[in-house]
Amino acid sequence: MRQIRNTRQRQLVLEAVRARTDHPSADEICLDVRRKDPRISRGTVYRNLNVLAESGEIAHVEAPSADRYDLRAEPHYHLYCLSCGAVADAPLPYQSEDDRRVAEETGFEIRRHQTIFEGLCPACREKAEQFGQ
Amino acid sequence: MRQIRNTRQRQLVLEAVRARTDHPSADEICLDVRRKDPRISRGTVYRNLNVLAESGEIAHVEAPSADRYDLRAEPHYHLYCLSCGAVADAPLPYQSEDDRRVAEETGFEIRRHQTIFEGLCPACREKAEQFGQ
DNA sequence: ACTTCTATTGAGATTCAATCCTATTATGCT
DNA sequence: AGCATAATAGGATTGAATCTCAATAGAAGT
Repeated sequence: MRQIRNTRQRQLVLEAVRARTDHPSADEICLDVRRKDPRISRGTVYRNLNVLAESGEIAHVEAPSADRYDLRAEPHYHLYCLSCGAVADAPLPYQSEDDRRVAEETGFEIRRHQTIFEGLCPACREKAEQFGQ
Repeated sequence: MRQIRNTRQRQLVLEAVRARTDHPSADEICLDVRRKDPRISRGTVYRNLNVLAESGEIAHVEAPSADRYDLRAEPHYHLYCLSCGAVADAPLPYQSEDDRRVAEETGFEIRRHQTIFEGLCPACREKAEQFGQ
């Protein structure tokens, strides 16, 4: 089986994800990493985010426009603001029994499910109300 | 307020979505529509899928690699096969009380949530087992 | 039918996230 | 130190989705 090496670049990417709690996109992580070493290529950041998500050290969150990465590795749900694009954690427990039930009824082998609540964050809701909805 | 016109192209797109139960992507709908009228442009198909989803006549389903469209307009959950990319309806009721609870606890104004179960469909699960997992 | 208004279209250009390509580098093991 | 190969840099490429804008055609009124 394929060995995984511990490269300086991979460490920098992992540190960059762990330094943020706001669910950054790959490009945002790329900017952060390049502040420490401007020579790191975009492809390397994308590749390492995938490797780290695959190995369970971080979480990959699918979101509209651009996927996000999350220092919280255990499965949980997210909120997405349709206006400003912000992503936040949702205060609901992961329903793993749904995975079992769906697997049983459909014959799929379920790895997990992703849930994203779409709406307006408090700040954007306020702005929208000022302009008469 | 802006009026919505009933164009031939929009009708063709709506009919194309209603003619399928397998959650086609925008490009697949584009191919279907062009079988009836080859002069319809890709932009028109994408625009009309958005218009129809906005007005609640069809549903827009966010999925990895390409979004899908669904003749079932009421909110429900989906399955996604990580191997072949197929999308299917999930046999679970939509939990609208989750929207209320999350709104209350976060201050977000929630429009809806999307849930997608990721795994292997029965056909792909079988193929994977043949090659020793 | 004719006119007017403007939503919509067609065709191509553009955007942008994400992946791929390949010669070169550097990690982990012995 | 030497080897095998995983990983990188840099740039090219893909592909979904949106945008641009002159031209077209719904819809409502006359």
